Amino acid sequence: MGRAPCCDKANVKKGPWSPEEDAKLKAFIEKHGTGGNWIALPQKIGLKRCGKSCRLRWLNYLRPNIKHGGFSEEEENIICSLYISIGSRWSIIAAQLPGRTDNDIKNYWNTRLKKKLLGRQKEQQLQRPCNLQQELKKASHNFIAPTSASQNVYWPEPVASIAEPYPYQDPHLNDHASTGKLLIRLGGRLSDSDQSPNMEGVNLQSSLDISTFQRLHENSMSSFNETSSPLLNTQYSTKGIGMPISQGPNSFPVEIGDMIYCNPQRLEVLDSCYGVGMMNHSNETSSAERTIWGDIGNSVYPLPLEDYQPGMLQECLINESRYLVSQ
DNA sequence: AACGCCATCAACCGCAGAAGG
DNA sequence: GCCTTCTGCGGTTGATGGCGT
Repeated sequence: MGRAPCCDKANVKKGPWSPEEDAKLKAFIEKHGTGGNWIALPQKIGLKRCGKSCRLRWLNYLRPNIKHGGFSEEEENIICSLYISIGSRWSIIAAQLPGRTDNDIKNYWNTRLKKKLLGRQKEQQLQRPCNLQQELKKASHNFIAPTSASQNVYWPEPVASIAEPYPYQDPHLNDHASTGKLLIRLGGRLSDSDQSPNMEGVNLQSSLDISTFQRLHENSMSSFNETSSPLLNTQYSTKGIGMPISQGPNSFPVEIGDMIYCNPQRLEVLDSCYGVGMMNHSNETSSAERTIWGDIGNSVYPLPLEDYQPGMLQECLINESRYLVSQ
């Protein structure tokens, strides 16, 4: 037996809202509030709408101070940066952009930003033989596939242990300015004007400055703490691949390296963001000479990708974060 | 002018988690 | 601790308008 429907589907109106419906809903909520019960709301007002539909209409359209259309470059950067760091959690991203709704951001991402990034990735693929994702796939191809009984063989012991404090915890990652720096390096290079060919040439004067990220980070932390640290825990810590997270109010919520490594979708975005700078090698470079990042790779990724053993690459990604923060 | 294609965005749907009994 | 109800979230769909042929 399935779940009972939230309303009588036969007697509710669907589709676009009329101005009259909008006016009724708006007037009622402004006068009485939602009463803490969206399901009962349409009946009170006399609207033939599902409660969920009323809620959505209010949150996405009728609510005061809603901004529509025209995302600024800074907003784009924030969206991209947060998408890279926390994935498609639109409500959290929306919390960082006053006046924007999760629905708006989601649509904007799906219809524009994603294409913009993928377009760039294609461009970059014309300039280099393979992308980061392919490199990592290749590297991970050498890994021994885990069985359910030997999961902890696949992942290095310290990382697999969720109960343990995160072994790669680095004080550098725990202050706002450093987090800001890191995010700028990860996500602040998304504007079209920034086409730095490699990491050494990265232009840090992106449109997103440290204070923006400090604010962002503080807001993120407050929203994580207020509403959804369990969400973070379940999302990243309990999926069985060893995703310890920093829990304190001054720490970054998720270890960048872990996320990048474990989520191909984010990897793809990150790869687009980093562009050719991420893969500073050419067709002529032998695999033995190859490191992930050229100059940076020499210190962060000392080995050719093929030579990385299980867990080593993940640690390198953490080192990468440290490297970026230290710059 | 008519048609088809595509991009955009509002709205819907189903699920997971929280809250309350 | 279990069950039910409600809320919030993220993925998806469908209506609409713009543009090219």
